[in-house]
Amino acid sequence: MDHVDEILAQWNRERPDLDVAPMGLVGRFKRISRHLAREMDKTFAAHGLNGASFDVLATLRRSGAPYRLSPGDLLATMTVTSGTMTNRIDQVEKAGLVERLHNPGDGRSVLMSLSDKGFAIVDAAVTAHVATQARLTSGLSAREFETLNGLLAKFLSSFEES
Amino acid sequence: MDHVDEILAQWNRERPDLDVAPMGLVGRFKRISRHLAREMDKTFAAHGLNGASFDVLATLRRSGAPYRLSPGDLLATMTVTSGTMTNRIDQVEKAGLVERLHNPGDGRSVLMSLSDKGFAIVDAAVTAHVATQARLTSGLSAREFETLNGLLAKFLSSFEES
DNA sequence: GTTATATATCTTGACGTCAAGACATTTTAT
DNA sequence: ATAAAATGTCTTGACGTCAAGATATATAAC
Repeated sequence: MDHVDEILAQWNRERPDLDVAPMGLVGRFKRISRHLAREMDKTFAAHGLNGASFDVLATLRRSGAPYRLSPGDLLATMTVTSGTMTNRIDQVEKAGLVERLHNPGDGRSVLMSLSDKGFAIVDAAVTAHVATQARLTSGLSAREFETLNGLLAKFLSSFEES
Repeated sequence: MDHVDEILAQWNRERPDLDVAPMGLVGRFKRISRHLAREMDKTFAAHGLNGASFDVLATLRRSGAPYRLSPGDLLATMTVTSGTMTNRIDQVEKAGLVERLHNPGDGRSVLMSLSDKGFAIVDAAVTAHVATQARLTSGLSAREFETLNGLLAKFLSSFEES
């Protein structure tokens, strides 16, 4: 009988006509996501970053040398709008972690380039980040982890299969 | 090989020292939550609400007659700060969906009371909301749904067990 | 009773996001 | 060649949230 179950019990009493099983699942999703985000933000903050700036730096880092991508490339991997992307880039550029370079192949476009400082910071941050995520998921057994991961993959595919 | 798998493959190539399995699970969580929130927001918008105002009205509604709770009561069921709560209440009060009443038992406190208009709107909204949630989770079989729900309950308890 | 502490709510200023649209450049169609 | 449509990025204004602290009332300690 967790917090979500109490909410469902209330709805059952007040609106017995509703099937609230999906609400329980969705509600747990929301609460877990919130816990995860809060904890991970602490790790980012310890490296002078937030979730948004980490996303940008990490995407550049994992793209491999020469660690350059356009805002459009970054957009394709994140579920945000172009205006949000501009703002995110402004932040990490202001901190000297990336540089905006002229794109010789397309005058409309720009290339974000990870600076040495940005590389060092994101490499340290991602190491700590992975450790945090391992801690946050340590409440599940190896078997539970695998089952959950498989179900999430299927659930996600119901939204993203093109 | 979904979007998250591609990210993990990149990290494996660039940082083979990291165990990114937890990152995959957390990443799927984040993406699914985002999809769910976006879709549910559309239902709320169809009733003139957003996720925040629906939360307030729904909490009052499911608390049962006389549909009155203090901001502190509402806070206890939502993972937000007191300032956020004040803002949420301001919004639904401005729309005439709730009323702030003097709390006779405690001069520091206030009672939120659901208006007739607020009752009608939240009752219609929650009916539609449950239908939306049923649709969003219809990609899972009954068995998968149950398994996932159980794992989420366990995962959530690792954060919220007091 | 008076003082100190705790509680309940609200205020302020900053931040990240979004939707809508502006602007320049590139591609396509004629 | 020229016009029309598409593309890539940025700008603007609004919104919801947060952290930190202000204010008023209630409770506890002495």
